[in-house]
Amino acid sequence: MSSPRFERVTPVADFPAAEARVREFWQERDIVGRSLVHRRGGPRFVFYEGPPTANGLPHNGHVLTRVMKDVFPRYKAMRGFDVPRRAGWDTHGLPVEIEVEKELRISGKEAIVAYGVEPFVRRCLDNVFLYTKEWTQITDKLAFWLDVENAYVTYHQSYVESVWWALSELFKKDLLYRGYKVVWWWAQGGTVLSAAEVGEGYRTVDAPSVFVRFPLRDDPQTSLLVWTTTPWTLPSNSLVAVKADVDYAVVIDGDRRLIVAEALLPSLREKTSGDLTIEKILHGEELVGRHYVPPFDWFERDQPTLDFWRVVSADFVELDAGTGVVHISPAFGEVDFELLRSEQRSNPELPLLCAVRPDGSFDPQIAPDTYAGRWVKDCDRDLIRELKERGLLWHAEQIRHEYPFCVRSDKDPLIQYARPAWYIRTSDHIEEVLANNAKVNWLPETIRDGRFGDFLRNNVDWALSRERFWGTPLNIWINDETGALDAPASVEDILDRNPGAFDAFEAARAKDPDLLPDLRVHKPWIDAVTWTKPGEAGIYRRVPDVIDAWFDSGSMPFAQWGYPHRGVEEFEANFPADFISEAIDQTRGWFNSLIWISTLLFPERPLPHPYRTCVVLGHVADREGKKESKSKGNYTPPEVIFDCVRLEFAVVDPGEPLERGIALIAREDYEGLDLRGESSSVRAYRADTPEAAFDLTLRPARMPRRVIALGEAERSALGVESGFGADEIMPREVPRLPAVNKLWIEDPSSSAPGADAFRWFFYASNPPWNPTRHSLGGVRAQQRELPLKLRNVYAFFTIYADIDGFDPSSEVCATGRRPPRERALIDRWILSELALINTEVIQKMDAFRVYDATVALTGFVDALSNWYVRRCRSRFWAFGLDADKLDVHWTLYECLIALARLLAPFLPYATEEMWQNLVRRPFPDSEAESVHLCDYPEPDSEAIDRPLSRAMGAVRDLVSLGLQVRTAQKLRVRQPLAAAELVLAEPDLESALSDHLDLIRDELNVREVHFVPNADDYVTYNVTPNFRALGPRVGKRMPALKKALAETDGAMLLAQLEANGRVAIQVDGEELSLGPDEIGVSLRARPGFAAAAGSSGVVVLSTTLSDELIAEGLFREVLNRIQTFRKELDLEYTGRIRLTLAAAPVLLDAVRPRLDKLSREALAVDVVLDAPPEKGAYQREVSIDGELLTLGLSLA
RNA sequence: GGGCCUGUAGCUCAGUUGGUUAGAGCGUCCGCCUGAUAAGCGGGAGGUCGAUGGUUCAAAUCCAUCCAGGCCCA
Repeated sequence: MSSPRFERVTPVADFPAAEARVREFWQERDIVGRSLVHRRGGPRFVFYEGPPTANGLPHNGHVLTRVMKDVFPRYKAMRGFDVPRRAGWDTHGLPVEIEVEKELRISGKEAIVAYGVEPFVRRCLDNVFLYTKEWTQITDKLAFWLDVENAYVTYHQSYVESVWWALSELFKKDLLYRGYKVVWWWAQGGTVLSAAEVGEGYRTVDAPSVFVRFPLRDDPQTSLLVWTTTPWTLPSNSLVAVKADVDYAVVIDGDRRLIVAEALLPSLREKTSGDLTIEKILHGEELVGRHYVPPFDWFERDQPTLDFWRVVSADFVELDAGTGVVHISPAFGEVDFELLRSEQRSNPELPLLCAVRPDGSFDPQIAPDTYAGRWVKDCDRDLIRELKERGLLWHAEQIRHEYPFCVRSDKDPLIQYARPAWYIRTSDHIEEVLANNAKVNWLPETIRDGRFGDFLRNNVDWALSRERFWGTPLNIWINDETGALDAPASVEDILDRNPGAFDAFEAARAKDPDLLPDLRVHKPWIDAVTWTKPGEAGIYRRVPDVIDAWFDSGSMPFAQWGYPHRGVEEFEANFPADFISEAIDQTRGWFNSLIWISTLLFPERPLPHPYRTCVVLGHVADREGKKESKSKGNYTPPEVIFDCVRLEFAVVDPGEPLERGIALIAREDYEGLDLRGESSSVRAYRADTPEAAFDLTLRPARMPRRVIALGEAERSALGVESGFGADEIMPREVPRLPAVNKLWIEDPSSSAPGADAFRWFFYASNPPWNPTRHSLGGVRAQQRELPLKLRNVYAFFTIYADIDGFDPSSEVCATGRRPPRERALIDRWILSELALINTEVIQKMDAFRVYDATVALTGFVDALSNWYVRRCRSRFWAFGLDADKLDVHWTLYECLIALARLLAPFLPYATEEMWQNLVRRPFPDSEAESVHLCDYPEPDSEAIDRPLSRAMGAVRDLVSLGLQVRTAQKLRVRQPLAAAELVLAEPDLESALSDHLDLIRDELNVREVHFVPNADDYVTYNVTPNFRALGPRVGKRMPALKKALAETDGAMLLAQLEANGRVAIQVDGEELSLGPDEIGVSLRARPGFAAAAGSSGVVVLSTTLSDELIAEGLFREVLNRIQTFRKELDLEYTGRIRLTLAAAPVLLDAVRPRLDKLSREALAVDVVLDAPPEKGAYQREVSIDGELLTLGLSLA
C-alpha cells in the first residue's frame, strides 16, 4: 500500500482540538446551513425554540436544554423529516430594565422618567443582546444546529403586531378586563418589584404583633380575636377568615369572651394573666356568616350596607401562629385579594377597600386627620394606641421576623399593595385548557396530571399588564371622556383610525436615522399615538402599561411569522409543534403561556396545540445535588468541560508559612477540578500573561471556595498580590478582580472532555427529567462509558486496517466482501446485535426516550469492544488478507460506520470524524459529505439472529463462570487445563453452543470442552415454581408448592418431566400436575468440585495437572517474561532478537520442546538454552514459581 | 405551610403489567493480559431497595403515614 487508506487514530485524544477541526470543516462546507435545508419537501417535524434572553450569561442548565433540543431534531432530520429549527430571542421584560438601571446607577420609575423614557428604552434595546457572543459561542460549540440567521426577535414590529392581534382577539372575545393585582410595592419609588428582587431584600426586623378584638355584631361581649403584624392594614379590613374544619373555642376572658382556634389556646394563654377557660367549642363552619364590628369605621361610616365585616371560610388559614382567625385586607395581601375575588363571584359589587395611596400614605379622603397623609408604617403606634383606648386591643408585643426591603433603597420597607392591572379571564376556560393538556404527550407523564395539571386547575386570571417601560405595549386605548375601549391589532389598524398617528415618531426618525423603525411600536412613542372617532366625543389614549413578557414568548407559534398580518402559510405549516423541551420551571412560564394563548385563540383547532410532545427537563445540580449557584461558587463552569480544565482563584495570604511551591485551595474546588490524592501538580498563571506560567503543587484544605493560598515567594514569582483575606472574597467576585489579585489554575495532565462528552453526559446520565449532578468527574465518567470506548475500537480498527491494507474501496476488498451469512459465527453475532440495537434505538428515539437509547447504544459498544474485538484479536493478527481477514475487517468496519450514523445525533463531532475518515476518504464521491447529511440506519432485519444472540449470551456467561472457577481455585489463565465440563441449565442450547466450543476453549485456556448431560455427580437441581405462570392457578398454596418442590429430589423431578412431559407433586395432600413452562430449574454445583453455577448452568474445571500441562504453563510463563522484557526495552513490534536462557532444568525442559513456538511468538531468530547472556546483551533476572530465569536479549 | 419530584451498593443510576438469587458502570480489593499498551480483561467484597404499617400466595414495585433532599409556589 502506498499510503494508508485511513488516518491512524490515537486512542487518547485532545477532544477540544479535534472538535475545533471538525467545526472548521463544517464551516468550510456550510454543513450546518445545508443540513437545515436538505430535507425540504419531506414530511414536516415541527420544533419550537423557546427563546432565551441574551442579556444573561448561559450556564450549565442552558447546556442541558440545548443538547436536548438538538438531539431530537437531528434524529428526525436523519429519519427523513424536514425539521426547520428557527432560533428566537426573548428581548423584553424586567431583567433588561434592571440591568440598564444598574448601568445608569438609577432605580425606580421616577428615576427612569427623570432620566427620560426614550433614552432609557434605547439603552434597553442596546442591552438586549449584551451576551449574544457568549450565546452564539456555546450554541456553536455544542453543535446545537439551528437557524440563527433568521432568528425571530420579540421586539420586532411584526412580532409586536402579532401579539397585538392576539390581544385584540381576546379583547373581542371579552376576555380582557381591568382589575387589581397585589404586588410587592416600593411606595417611595412608586415601583413594583419582581419576586427575585424581593427575595434578595429580606431582612430580620422587629415588628409589632397585635391581637385585636373584633366584637360580634349581635353579641358585642364576644369577640373574634384577630392577629396581625401590620396594624396599618386594619382600617382597610374587609373580612375575617376561619378554617371550616377546625375547632374554635369560645373562652372566658374576664367579663368578656373571645373566639380563637382551640389549637392555639396554649400559646395565647402565655400572653395573658387570665386563664381563658373554654366555655364551648364551635366548628369553624358555625362561625361562617357571623358579622362583626370592624376595628376602624373609616369605610363603614359612609357605606354601612356593604356586605363586608363577616366571617368567611378559607383553606389558607393556618394554625401555627396567631389565633386561627385571620384579618383580611384585600388591598394588602395576595391571598386576601384572591379571597375578595372569590367573594365577588357571588357579589360583583363588593369593592376593594384601600385607605392607602400609592405613595404609601393614608388617603385624606378616607382617613381621619390624625393619620391622613402620613406614611402608613409610622402610624402603627398611633393605631395601636387608639385600639387600646377603645378597648379593642387584647395584647400587643414585638416580634422578630423576616421582612422584605427595597434592594435599591434598603431603608424602605416594601408593602403589598393592590395596583390597577389588566387581566385575561383565563379562569373561565380551565376546562378547555385541561382538555388540551390531556392530549399533550408529556415526558415524564406525571407532569400532565401532576405539576402542570395542578397548576392549570388552580389557575387564577392572568395578570397581564406591567407598569414598566420596555415591553410590548398593551394595545388598549381608552376614550378619555366616554371611557370606551378600543384594541387595534396592528399599525395599519391604528393608521386607519388616525393616518397621522405615528407622525411624531417619523419626525424623530427623520432627525435621527439610527432610530430603529421597530421602536415605532414601543414606549414612549406609542404613548403619543391617539385618535378620535367621528361622532364621538373624547380622545382615545393608550393605557400606559406594557405586558408580561411571558405573553410575548407564549405567542411565538404565530408571532414568529407575524401572523396573521403576514406569514399565514408558514404558520399553518408549522403549527402545532411536534416537539418542545425546556426545564421544569417552565411549567409556570413558557409551557403555561403557550397553552393558554393557543387554547384561547384557536378553540376550533384539533387538540393538542401548540405542542404535541413536551420533554420536561430537570435542573442541573452540583456534585452534591445542590443547586448550582454563582454566589456559592459550587458550579463547574461550562468552559472547564468545553475547553480547558482550569479555574480562576483569588490570591490570598496563607497566614502561616507554606513549603516552597505549595499552594492551598478548598477541597471542593480541588475535587471540582477532578484532582485526586493529597496533592497535584498544576500550572498557575495570570490571565494577562499566560505564557509566564509557573508549576505549583496544589493541596486541598479547609478554606472558602475560589481562593488560593500562596506564599510570598510564589506570589512574587507569579507577579500577583494578595489583596484580601480569604473570607472577604465571594466566588462570583473573582472574575471581576484586577489581574494582579487572581490566578488561573490549570490541570495540564489531561485535556477537557469536550462538547461531545458534555452532550453525552446529559443524554446518558439519567432520564432528562431527573435532576442531574454535574461535575468534571461526572462528565469524564460518562465519557469513558461510550465515547472513549468507541474511540478505542475505532483506533484499533485503523491500526489493523492500515497494517493489512484493508481498503473498502479497493477491488480486492470489495469483491471479497461476503454476505454476513457466509462469515464466521461471531461476525454474524455482532451484526445481529447491531441490527437489534438499531431497531431499539429507533423505537426509543421515536418515543423521545433518549436515555433508553443511550443504554442500548452503550451495551452495543461494550459488546463490540469487550467481546467482538477481544475475541477476534487473533484474526486481526493473522498474516495476510485472506477471506477470514476480510470478513473480520468488513464486520468491524460495518459496525463502526453504522455506529457513526447511529450516534450522529448524540455525538456530532466524533461521528463526523469517523465518517470523514472511514467513509469519505475511501469514497469521496459516492457517499454523503457529512454524516449529518446521511439517513439514519435502518436495521438489517436479515442479520437478526435471536437464537445466536441467546447462544452467545450463554457463552459469555459460561466463560465468566469458568474464569470465576479459575479465580477461586487460584489457577492462573496462563496455566492450561485438561478440560471444562459444561452443564447447561437449558439443555436445548447444546447444539447452538457446540458452534462456539473453540471460543470457549480459547477463552478458558482448556484443552477440551465437554457437555455433560447427566451431571448428577457434579450438580444438584433446584426446581422452583414459575410464579408468574402459576400465580393465578395455585394462589395461596404457592409457599407449600415451593417447599414441596425444594424437598423433592430435583434429578427425579427432571427425569419425570423428561419421561411424561409433566411433573406431579403432592401439595397439601392434593396432587398438582405441572407442565414444563410452569417450573424453573436452576443448577447448583455440588461441593468438592472446582465448579461455579450461574443462570446458564454450571462450569466444572478439571484441576488435575499432568506434567505436560504444567510444562505448557511454565512455557507460557517464560514467554510472558520475554514479551514483558521486550516491552520494557521498548522494541519495535517487528524487531527481531536473539535470546539466551539460563534457568533451572524444570523451566528449560518446558521450553525445549516448544522452541519453535517461542521463536515465532517472541520474534527470535536464535534461541540458546542453558547459556549465560552474551556479552553486551540486555540482561534480566526474573522468577517463575520460585525458579530463577536469566534472560539475555540482543537485537538481531 | 402547600403542590410536585426524588430516596436502590462508597459514587452515578437501571429495575418492564407485583413473580421469589435486586442489576449496570465507576470506585475499591484481588487477579489476568501485554500485537488497542497513558489501553484491554476477569473476579471478589459491598444492598434489611429512606422508615414504619398495610394489601397480596408473592412488594424495590400497590396503598397509607412519617423522615430526608430537590424544585416550584406561599
